[in-house]
Amino acid sequence: MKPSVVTSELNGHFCDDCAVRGAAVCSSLDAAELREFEHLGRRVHFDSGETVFSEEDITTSFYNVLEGVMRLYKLLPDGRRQIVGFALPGDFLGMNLSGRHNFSADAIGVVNVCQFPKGPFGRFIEDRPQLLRRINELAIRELSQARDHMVLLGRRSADEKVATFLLGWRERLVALKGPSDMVALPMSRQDIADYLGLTIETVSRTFTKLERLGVIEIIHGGISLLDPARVEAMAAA
Amino acid sequence: MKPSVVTSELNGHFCDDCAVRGAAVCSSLDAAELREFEHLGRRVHFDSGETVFSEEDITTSFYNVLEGVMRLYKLLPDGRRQIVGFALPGDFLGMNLSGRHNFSADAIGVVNVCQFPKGPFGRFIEDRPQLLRRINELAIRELSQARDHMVLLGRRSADEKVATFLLGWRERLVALKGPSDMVALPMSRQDIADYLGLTIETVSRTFTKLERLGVIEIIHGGISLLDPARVEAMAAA
DNA sequence: GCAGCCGATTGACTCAGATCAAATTCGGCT
DNA sequence: AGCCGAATTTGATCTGAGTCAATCGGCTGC
Repeated sequence: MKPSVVTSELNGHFCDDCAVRGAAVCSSLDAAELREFEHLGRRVHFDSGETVFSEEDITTSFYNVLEGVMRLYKLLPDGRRQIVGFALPGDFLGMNLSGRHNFSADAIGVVNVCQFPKGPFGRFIEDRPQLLRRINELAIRELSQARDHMVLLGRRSADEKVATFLLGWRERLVALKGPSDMVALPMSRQDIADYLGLTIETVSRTFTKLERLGVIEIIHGGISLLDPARVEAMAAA
Repeated sequence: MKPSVVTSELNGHFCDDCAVRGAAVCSSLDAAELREFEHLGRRVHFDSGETVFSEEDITTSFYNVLEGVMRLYKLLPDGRRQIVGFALPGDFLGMNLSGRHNFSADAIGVVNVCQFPKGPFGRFIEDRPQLLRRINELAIRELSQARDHMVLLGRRSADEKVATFLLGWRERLVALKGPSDMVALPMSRQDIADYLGLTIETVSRTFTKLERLGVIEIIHGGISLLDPARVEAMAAA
């Protein structure tokens, strides 16, 4: 929760050894551009639970997630929370029209980001349409995911929501770390509940139910997918 | 539902008299560009209920809504439907990464669109970053709206959903046609239900309840907002 | 080792909204 | 005007998920 931000001293330079260089916005830049680009940003570290930015904050930077997981959420005045997504390495955050963030983001576990001040980044984009195109692609991809999530929130049962979440989350981890039936769940049950539009109790009960059915095993810090096909069947209509 | 498309004979030309020229993607083009641009697209008319494009269809065109209202929706295999948005004049449809539409769109009442074949449109964008920037803006705006809608779907009660919908819809009509407390609702109760993640019965009951409370009046083809402040109070937490 | 905490699980009960089932209203069309 | 079909409203009942309330279990710090 505290805004204490530790800035790495081996700063900006060395996109070379950046884990997400190929995947993130940077993938649209050639070697020379990358060299210039790396001077714009700097690596910033966040500890578990720290807030990277808050809804309604004036946008001062864009962020490229390098490492770790973040929850992105919106709060209603009375405290109800909806998590609108989880950010993983390669995700790009901070785009908006209003000049203010339209959701909050905080670190789930340790997080490293590449932070770009809005002004210089905006100027860098100006004459690099391929970077703009890349950002546009990311926005369109997110839009598509957002629409899928609307279907889940509006029209799916609790069982379907949980099953869909497990498969979707696994998919993202697979893309990042390679195939595995072990699905790490760094976020809390409350986070999952707020992502799926459920309560923590319902999420917990559904996990237990899936385990009793023998389709998953609940392990520390995640689950093991014992019967992916059955989970897929539950996720579908 | 039928794909019969009537093409206006006074074709492509005359963006001049286009109602949405200032608002839509076109707003990023100067007079000369607009002249070139208008040859790319053509006006296409759809009757009430006709499908403009379907989810999973290969994207062949982009669309700029000129007139009328469209429902944008996704279906689950068993027929459950989630409306992910309503398109109004000035809205731009068809952006995607997969080469396929990721939702279906059909006309609610008569609709006119400006249709651009994907290929020529893509080529036209190539060397016009300001058009790309405009499209990016539209995508980011939609993304923000999508996130707001996730909060509504995941965390709001039926009363709050309906109240929020009425205010949001009014806002869009105001932006389009100027202020009024008459809120035209061209979509059916079923459409509203599928947009809000409710059933038609719940929507109907909530309308009736609002009317009995004296905050709206249900009139033919819409409602009259008698007490906007009270509705806003219901919409907030 | 164990006391205290915090997140997760489990159980009992409730309730908002869904479901099922009629009316009723509102067109359009002879 | 009068009839038909679709959309909407209303009513009665049901139920999936929420709420409230204990535990449980694993870690932390003493």
